[in-house]
Amino acid sequence: MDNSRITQIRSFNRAVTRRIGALEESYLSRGRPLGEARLLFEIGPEGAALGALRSKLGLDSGYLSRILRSLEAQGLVSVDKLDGDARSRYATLTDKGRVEHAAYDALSDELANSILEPLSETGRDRLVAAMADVERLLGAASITLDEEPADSAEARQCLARYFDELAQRFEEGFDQGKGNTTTEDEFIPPRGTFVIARLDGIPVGCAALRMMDATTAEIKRMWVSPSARGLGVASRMLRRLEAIARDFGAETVCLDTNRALKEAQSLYRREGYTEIERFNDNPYADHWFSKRL
Amino acid sequence: MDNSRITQIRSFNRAVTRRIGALEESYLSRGRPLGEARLLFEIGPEGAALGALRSKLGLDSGYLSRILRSLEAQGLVSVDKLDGDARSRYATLTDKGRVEHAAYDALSDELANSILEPLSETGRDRLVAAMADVERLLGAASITLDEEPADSAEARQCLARYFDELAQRFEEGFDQGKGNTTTEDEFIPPRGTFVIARLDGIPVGCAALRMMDATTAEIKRMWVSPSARGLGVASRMLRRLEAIARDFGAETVCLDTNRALKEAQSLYRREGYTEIERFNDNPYADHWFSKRL
DNA sequence: CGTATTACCTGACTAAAGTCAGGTAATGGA
DNA sequence: TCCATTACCTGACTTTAGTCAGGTAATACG
Repeated sequence: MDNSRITQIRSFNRAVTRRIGALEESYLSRGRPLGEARLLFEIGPEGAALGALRSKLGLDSGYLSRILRSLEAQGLVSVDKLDGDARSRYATLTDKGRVEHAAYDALSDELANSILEPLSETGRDRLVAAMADVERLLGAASITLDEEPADSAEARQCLARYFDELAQRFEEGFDQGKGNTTTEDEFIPPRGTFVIARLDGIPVGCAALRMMDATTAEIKRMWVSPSARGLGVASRMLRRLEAIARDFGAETVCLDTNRALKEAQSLYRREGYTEIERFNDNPYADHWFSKRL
Repeated sequence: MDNSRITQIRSFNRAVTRRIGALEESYLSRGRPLGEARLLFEIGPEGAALGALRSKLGLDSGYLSRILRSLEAQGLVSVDKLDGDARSRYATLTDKGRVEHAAYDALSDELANSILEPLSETGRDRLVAAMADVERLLGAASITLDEEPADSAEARQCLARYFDELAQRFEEGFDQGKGNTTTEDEFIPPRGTFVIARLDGIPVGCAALRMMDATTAEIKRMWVSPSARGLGVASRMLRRLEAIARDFGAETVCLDTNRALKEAQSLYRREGYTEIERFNDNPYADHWFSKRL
């Protein structure tokens, strides 16, 4: 463990908890229990499916039902059948509910403003920038990596977005039939593996590994969603795959890349890969790298 | 209001609330209500006076009493008379209580560590630095300024620390009798005023204003505690005093300062003061400034 | 010295938050 | 077609959190 950093994080938690408490208190000022206020807020002007509300707020189905009945009784919300599945229901704000929602919204704005207000112009800039950093990095910290079959629905989804991006970025375009010298079933243990990176459960990146021979692994399909770039996801996936390759008995990892993917090349160099001679006939590859494990 | 900044603050709040929620859940994992856990934690290895606990956690006296009885029943805490005032009582952890406390402490550490762990070394550095910034600036945002009598206990305390600092920093030392051309009763409305800056209720700075004649105000006793420097407290106090001076009918504000107080001089210049000729015979003054309101 | 105040305790209460075991209607799949 | 599953609802319940009105002993103050 890393003591001074942990101390800083804990002290940050305490400082921020107080602010959050202030927000909750201001929410209570409208004379409604926090649970109802939160639900009203979460339904929002667009409305929301009950299932979505339940999972987002982590509510028991019976409990949600009861709070909704109370909001309905107050004339703030109406719950109707959703066309499609007649079991599902959809909550919408009434006009009165929209007014209440706007009031809660204003309270949040006010609190945020009360934080900015006493600060100087430069203080405000620094605070907002630091908050953005914290948020970004907390997000990065909650990205998880999971090994899973390369033919799962989400894996396919990642791969589709990966190939889309190749088609956009390669000067020469990208034809999947021509470029794919490898089939997805090579990414299944023990011949290889497939890793998906997720942020709050939704996929934001993937990477694949296959054993070329007993002591050589190849990394392919390395992709990070634009929304998650700059958070170190790629290097985490790379290291994870290297560790797995080691377990598979690999002594060397190699990979190829297109000249258009500059940031990938600098990532590989940063992670200790060195450029080598062409080792395959991938028509889209311009650079070949390898690293001894 | 400042829209994009407010949006950033609100989004930060949401992101951080989730983390805090995770901490509270981990606290619940020890099978004890959050209220008891918090109290146990707050008592700490050193123990704590009941009054201090009540004010720190914002608990009703009856409620506190009940939670303490429950912790006593679990054998975690003992409450004894404090020597001195036989009405006050003091809570201490038993050996078993200390073990529990350490367990909660470990949970907090674990959560902090789980945030750091997935990040790269530079990511960790950036996160911790950004958290420190946010914490600092949130602190700055909660500094309040109050006008109050210059002879209150806390005002005297500020002034004592101010004079101490002068004695330390002036090359020629500082003798209060010689330096004080002004008495504290000149800082009472409508002849003048006295402002105290507080962070969480404790004084961290002061500044005084007195009217020299009907249209000229003088600023004196400008001091910021070392712990609160760099947060813009001085310029906030300065602006507040200028606004009050305006209300008093002042058209010009002037002040003097010693050559050793470099940061004060640059503050005055930054705030629009220009250096003028000597206007008093303060033996410790080396520079004189004024500003038209 | 008597009285007001303080520091804490007790008992009686309420509201909010959440859990659990069924129950109903719609839907999907064999 | 039948049966398991899903999406939601209802009623009965518990725990947690918190408030309020007294009450007691110690202390401060005029």
